[in-house]
Amino acid sequence: MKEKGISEKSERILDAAEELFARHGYDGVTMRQIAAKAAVDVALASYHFGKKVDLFHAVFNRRAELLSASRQEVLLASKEQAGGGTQTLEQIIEAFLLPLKLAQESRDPGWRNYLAMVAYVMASPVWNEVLMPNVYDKRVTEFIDALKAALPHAKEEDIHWCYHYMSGALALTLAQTGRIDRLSGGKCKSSDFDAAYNRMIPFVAAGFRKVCGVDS
Amino acid sequence: MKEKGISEKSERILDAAEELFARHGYDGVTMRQIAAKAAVDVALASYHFGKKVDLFHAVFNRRAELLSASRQEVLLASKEQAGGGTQTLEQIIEAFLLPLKLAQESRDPGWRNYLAMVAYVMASPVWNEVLMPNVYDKRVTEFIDALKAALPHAKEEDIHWCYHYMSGALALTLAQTGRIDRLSGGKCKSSDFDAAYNRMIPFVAAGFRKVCGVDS
DNA sequence: CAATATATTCAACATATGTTGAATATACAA
DNA sequence: TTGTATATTCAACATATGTTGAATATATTG
Repeated sequence: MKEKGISEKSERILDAAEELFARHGYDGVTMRQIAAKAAVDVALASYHFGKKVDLFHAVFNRRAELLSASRQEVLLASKEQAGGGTQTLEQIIEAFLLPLKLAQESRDPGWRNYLAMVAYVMASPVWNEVLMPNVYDKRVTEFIDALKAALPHAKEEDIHWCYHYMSGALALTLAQTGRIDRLSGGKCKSSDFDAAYNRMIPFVAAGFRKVCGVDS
Repeated sequence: MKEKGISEKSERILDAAEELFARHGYDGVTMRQIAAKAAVDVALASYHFGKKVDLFHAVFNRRAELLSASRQEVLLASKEQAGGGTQTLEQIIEAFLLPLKLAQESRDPGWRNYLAMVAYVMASPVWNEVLMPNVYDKRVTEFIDALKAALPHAKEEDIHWCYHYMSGALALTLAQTGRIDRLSGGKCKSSDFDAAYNRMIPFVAAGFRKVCGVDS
């Protein structure tokens, strides 16, 4: 179904769906729960977004372009800052992660929900291949190309596996499961994004260097 | 409801549920789908395992003790091998991961499904706190204690965050989403566990050293 | 064998679900 | 204001879902 024009209620529906999908996944949420959270009739969601699966896509895509644009921007700025020379691994990784951190720290809590939903999609064998290729995989390809430039002697498989590890660490961070709070006895908090990202960059960079060679 | 005695069909139900839960999550699977895959009447699943949520627990717990025992065994053997001295980071991490690798490489494909289901639970804000504490968190605590011994000057938060990254990398590996196959253009395969684990150990060890200090 | 417990199927229930068409309200253009 | 498109609600539908009780088969035991 074609998407109708926006309105205040249609955005409330997206927000509510975003929050619920992020926590319970696609099948764990009903149209009525979404409507209830948005304080809106059930039929309105169908009117605006069509089928449930289309609503899921709409929620996922709403912020995708915005985020992707921000990432490309930061990645380019990072390249320019390096002048003609190659960037360090840390610079590349930071450029990849920074927009996510900024989004998560945004005043709009919708961004946190959205990124938790992205984490759900990343970890799902079903949704992964449906939703990731459209917009996010392009940015990942650029990121991997930058890594190849910084690690010229690395084997491609090594780079891909290391990206896979980073992707997993990132997904679990975005998911905000609260497990680290429990395991650490409260010393660490899932919501402490500064802590998460400040350590993730050196952690991942060191891993890349070890596995892919120390060429940078 | 109390769990009834085992039978061939009751195990077929667990196997079918395992496979479906791993791929579609708890809410993405119906009792009828499970029964159909097990070639069994719907009512039989309820007869053996009670409510749907109890079946989910039964599937999760069936292999949990077995796996946990194997992990403790390997961890102890690794400690003994080190004599009185402290183990290297690589040894500790390998001991933590080896049983998972062996399970995934098992001839029984149920183990792969089970571990994908564990990955689903790990990444879920809802199931995570319900199912992980019972058996897995204890082993994680032991693992973290071994890390503390190997990194005596490390801050506890650093260790917990690094474990969190490793946990994410592991979860995405267990999930077998097929994303790395796509991104690498077929150069890497989600099903190639040797490749995944052989690189994960040095990757994670290097990350730990970088973030937690080089004391080992 | 008979008797009894266990396992399995059959049929049905109450409820929940996604979706739709008609009815009503609201915004907007003439 | 009137007329028209858009937005929103109401009511209902067909279907899917988890669960249960009765009926039947299979195994176990005396």
